[in-house]
Amino acid sequence: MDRRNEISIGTLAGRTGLAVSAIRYYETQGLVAPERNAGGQRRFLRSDIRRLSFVLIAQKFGFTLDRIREVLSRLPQGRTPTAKDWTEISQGFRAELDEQIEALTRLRNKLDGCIGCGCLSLDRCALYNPDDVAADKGAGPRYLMGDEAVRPEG
Amino acid sequence: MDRRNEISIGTLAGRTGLAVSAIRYYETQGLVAPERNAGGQRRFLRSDIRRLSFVLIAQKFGFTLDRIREVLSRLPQGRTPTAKDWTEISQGFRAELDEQIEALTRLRNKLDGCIGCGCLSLDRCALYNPDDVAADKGAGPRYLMGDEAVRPEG
DNA sequence: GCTTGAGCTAAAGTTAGCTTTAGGAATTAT
DNA sequence: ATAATTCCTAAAGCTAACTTTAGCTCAAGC
Repeated sequence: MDRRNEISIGTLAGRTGLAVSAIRYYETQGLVAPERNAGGQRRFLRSDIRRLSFVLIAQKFGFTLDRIREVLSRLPQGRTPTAKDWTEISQGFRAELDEQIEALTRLRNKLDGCIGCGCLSLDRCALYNPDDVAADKGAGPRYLMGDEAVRPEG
Repeated sequence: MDRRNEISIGTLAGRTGLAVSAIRYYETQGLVAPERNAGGQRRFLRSDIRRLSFVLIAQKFGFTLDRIREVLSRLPQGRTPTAKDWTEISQGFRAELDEQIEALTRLRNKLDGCIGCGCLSLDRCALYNPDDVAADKGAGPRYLMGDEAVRPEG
């Protein structure tokens, strides 16, 4: 039975739709910081429901857990976040989103040029000047095509 | 020394900017299918430069290697792809891209509603009716928030 | 008071997309 | 002919974001 302002990991899982294992993982990543009861079990605050919901949404938009942790760190420490706190955080969040959409759109427009000329000469139009949409996930250098690649090669 | 229409993996790597190991990996994923010379070394076609460039670009746009393999499978078998082949494939590609951008934009617009009301009541506005931007990468169910999560909990 | 369900930890497994390592073999350069 | 590159395979390692498993402990219900 969850008391006043404390809920168990199972209840939190039920409310957010997350798996219990995922919540534990989020704790290791610093996304939530539950206390423990006498028996060593985690006790979350009801406001953590909203906190984790925010995490889920941010993920839908493609943010990594690392970035989300940074964003959440802007929430006031020591007190339960208010609606206004969440509004402010969501706005900064939206700004980044806008950038992402714009970068993707710019890149798409460049691709149009390539499709138009039919040569797929991407060293000149699309990606030679990287217009980084999403930061590279894999490691290693990523540049595109040398001269010869440009010429149609029947 | 690369002959007429055959190039070594190192040359291909130099032309695409890919690591040799990445190209070998792409082969295991069915993205290129080089032949072998007498000594067992891979011999690629010059047209593979363009093929792999396409792969790199598609990745920039967020496509998985699996999807890219599907798209490439539409290229004619048995002959070297022409500029026209690449144009056609790029157009279908662009269509998917447009969808992605739109989905992301719709989702952003929904977020605006949440920011506006300040309550972050996402079960009603943003994500309760999933507007799937990018297919989930992790496994497991992902639905958002129950009733109580909606009410401000100062 | 005992059974059952929920929780706990630590470690290993999973997928994607590669890289790194280890130990050879083929090419190329001198 | 020999040294220096380049290439080969197979297997293990890496990051992100989790899940699964194993073995135990806590808490709740009857």
